[in-house]
Amino acid sequence: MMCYYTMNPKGRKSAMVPTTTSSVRTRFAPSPTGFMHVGNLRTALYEYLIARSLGGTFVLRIEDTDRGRLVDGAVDAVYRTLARVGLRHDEGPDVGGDFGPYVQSERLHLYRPHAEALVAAGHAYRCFCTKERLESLRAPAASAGAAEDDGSGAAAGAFSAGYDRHCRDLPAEESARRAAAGEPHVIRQRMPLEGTTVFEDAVYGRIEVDDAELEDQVLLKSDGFPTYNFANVVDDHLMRITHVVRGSEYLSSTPKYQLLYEAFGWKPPVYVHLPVVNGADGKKLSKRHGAVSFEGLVDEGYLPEAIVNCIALLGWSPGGTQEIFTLDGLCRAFRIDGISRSPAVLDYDRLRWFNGEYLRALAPEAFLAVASSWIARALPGAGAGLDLSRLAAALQPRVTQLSQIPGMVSFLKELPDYDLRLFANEKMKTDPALAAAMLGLAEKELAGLGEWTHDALHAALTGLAQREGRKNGQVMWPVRIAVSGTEVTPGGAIEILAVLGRDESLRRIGMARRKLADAR
RNA sequence: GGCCCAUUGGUCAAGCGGCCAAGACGCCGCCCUCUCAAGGCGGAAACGGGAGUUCGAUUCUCCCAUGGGUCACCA
Repeated sequence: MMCYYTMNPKGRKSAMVPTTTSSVRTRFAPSPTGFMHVGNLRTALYEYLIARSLGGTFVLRIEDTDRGRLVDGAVDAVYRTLARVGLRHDEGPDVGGDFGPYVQSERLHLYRPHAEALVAAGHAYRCFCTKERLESLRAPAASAGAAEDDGSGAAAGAFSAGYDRHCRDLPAEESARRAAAGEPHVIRQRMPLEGTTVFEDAVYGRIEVDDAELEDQVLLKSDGFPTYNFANVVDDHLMRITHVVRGSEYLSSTPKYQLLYEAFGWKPPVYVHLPVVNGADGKKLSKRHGAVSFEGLVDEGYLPEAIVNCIALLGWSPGGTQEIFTLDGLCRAFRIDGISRSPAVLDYDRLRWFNGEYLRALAPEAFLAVASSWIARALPGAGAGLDLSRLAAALQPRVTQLSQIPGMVSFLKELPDYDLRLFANEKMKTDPALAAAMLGLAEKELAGLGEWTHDALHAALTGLAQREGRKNGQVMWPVRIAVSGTEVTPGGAIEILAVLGRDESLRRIGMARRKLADAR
């Protein structure tokens, strides 16, 4: 298999990106601790796109090593979301594959031997420190910053340097003896005390850190479960992952990964760190910015396709001016060097625009299918006798978020108690007096109408305007107000008459006439 | 606080030493029009600051400022 390297052009100090076309493997490795955040979804999307754009394989792995944070149903949400947006994984817990199992809790037997191998090689050691002792190490800093909540700037107080490497130099025999005696312990990585560790990121370029900065991190917890950092390295290697794609919050722990790969003598993967997605205030995207889970967004009336399109362009650019991309289109256009390094903000206005584009691109039947449940919310009882497809047609070009629908159609169910001043409109050149006159004529005209169809209604009303020497608007406006009681409606007078049907339309026009007459 | 990263219009962003600094969302105006949308046309709106390097910096280097990330037996 051929493997060549490209110098990426963004001035990123020679990020080496292997571009083999046959062996690329990426994985999405969520931990089932809740709903699927759009940030995670975007990570999954990029992992998928990198694999697909390079002819590679996309793997799903569940990282459930924190048994304290497991949330029921979280794994299902992952499956549902991936399926709903079309990110099909080639290997995973549900579809199998040659490198399983794909759930970390089923791989427990793998981690201890790897950790012990590191101990034997001197790259790791057993630590028998109690939780209490570790906490006491942190105590001074903790008390200083304890009162601080999330916002309002940096917590006062210094941060401790972390673990003091108390057990780092325990004699090997003592360590082995205490472990054999069943004394609880963790296994820690033995970091170099001096020197620098360097790694290459495909997005951020070359990054260098002092080894002295690195803590002797825990690899294997006392409960026998691996930590995320350790399991990740072991599994990524065993699963032949070539591109480790994840949020940039992992950038600062990547040197530890690098050292782990080196300790094992394994070839490090290509690191692809992604800029984070923030809310409008530049802070981490959270509920107070609006829905942030994929399913929450769907519940608010956004189409999965629109969500994917929108977030694909958050932190990545195809370079050209195209905005609308299908998943396949993204696979074709995606390039790692189009990923940017600065954080992006999810703009709901923009999401809404994408959504409108997708909504309008839908076939009329497809739009009716997605809109009907929203219509039903405002018009229970299937909108009794209303022409739903006609209504949907009026809605389609006007809706950018499905949740807008109930508010737009509620007047159909019940005529609002409107103000007669609505009949006055300067631009339409109408006022209550003219409206009363036109409504009288329109009522007669419509009552005698043979067929209650869009075309017939249109012919009748425009004919009326012509005969009376009026502008169309001088007839249409009063009629529309009369049958809707609403200043702004989806569709004009004709559409609403058609949707409402003859009886209800005439009833409403009659009511308007009486209202107008009473007011005189 | 240490370390790491970032900084082009309000937002997403192109830009790879020489441009009157693309495009999109949003906003404003006009057209179309039976309201509102959709559509068409047009407009306002940006290189955080300071030193260098260079004939020439949005682009390269350094410093500062600001923002973010990270310092767990969480991922």
